[in-house]
Amino acid sequence: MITQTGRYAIRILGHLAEHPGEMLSGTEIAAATGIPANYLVKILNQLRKRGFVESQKGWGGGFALRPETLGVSIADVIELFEGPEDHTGCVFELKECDEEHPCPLHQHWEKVRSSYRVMLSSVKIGHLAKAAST
Amino acid sequence: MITQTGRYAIRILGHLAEHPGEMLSGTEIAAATGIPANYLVKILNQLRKRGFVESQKGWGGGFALRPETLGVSIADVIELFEGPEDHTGCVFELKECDEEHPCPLHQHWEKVRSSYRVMLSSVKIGHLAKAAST
DNA sequence: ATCTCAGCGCATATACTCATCCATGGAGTC
DNA sequence: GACTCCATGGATGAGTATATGCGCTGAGAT
Repeated sequence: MITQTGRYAIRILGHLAEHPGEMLSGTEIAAATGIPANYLVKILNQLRKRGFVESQKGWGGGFALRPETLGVSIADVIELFEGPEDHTGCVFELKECDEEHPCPLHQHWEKVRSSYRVMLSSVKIGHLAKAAST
Repeated sequence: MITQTGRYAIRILGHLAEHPGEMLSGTEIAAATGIPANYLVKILNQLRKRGFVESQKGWGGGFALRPETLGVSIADVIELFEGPEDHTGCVFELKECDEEHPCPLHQHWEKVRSSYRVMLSSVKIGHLAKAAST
């Protein structure tokens, strides 16, 4: 349903959101989230280049969530790792499947696709922090 | 969302459903569905072992849908290639995410998951043939 | 200045899906 | 029985996602 790297990214951002303003080292985040340390840094680097997190080198360095990222949707994060989803056309590539001549799966699939996109775009990183604070 | 092999399998069975009782060779099916011939045969062999199709060797041989398969759901086919889905637990593996303490994504995800499963289990192979006959 | 901590970048290893190739053997034709 | 058609099965290769390793660089501590 969603790639492993994407799930990692969400978990990382969720964890950072629980510690606003704090600089957390990669090692700390890895221990807290259970994500392989080496791989985690790669993901964090992408998140940094995209502007979702900021980093600090050297002694006492680490990663921290940029305040604006609290308003970023899950969809935006996923897109960074999986590219834009072009869910055009029939998933099963059945013959003559379009709006006018939908295949038996068409409307079912549209429903799934719709609720999926709603989920990804309506939930923001900021919301993830609430879960742990309660 | 779904694996390529699984999609192939659906297309193959859908094609066979359009030609009830006929023996179609692997080459024919490959040409009709656009699936790589070599790979297609592999998939058909799995479908045969599972009992969804029957095969005939030698001259004039090929594959045909077994009548009972018309009542088989998409979910059953997918499961053959991707194994049973154990969608237990939080997709993002966020902390403390269960029925009592759902994470912010939990209910959204449940909705998606639900409509997805409804789609897979409610649509049968027999339904796929209708699409092409119209 | 030197040392150490920790992010940064590149190369590499592993696993899995997808796809292809080739040898085998059964089934019908001649 | 010889030949052709075509499914069967094993081995192999390409591509991608995932994961690891190592050297480099920047920043503070001493």
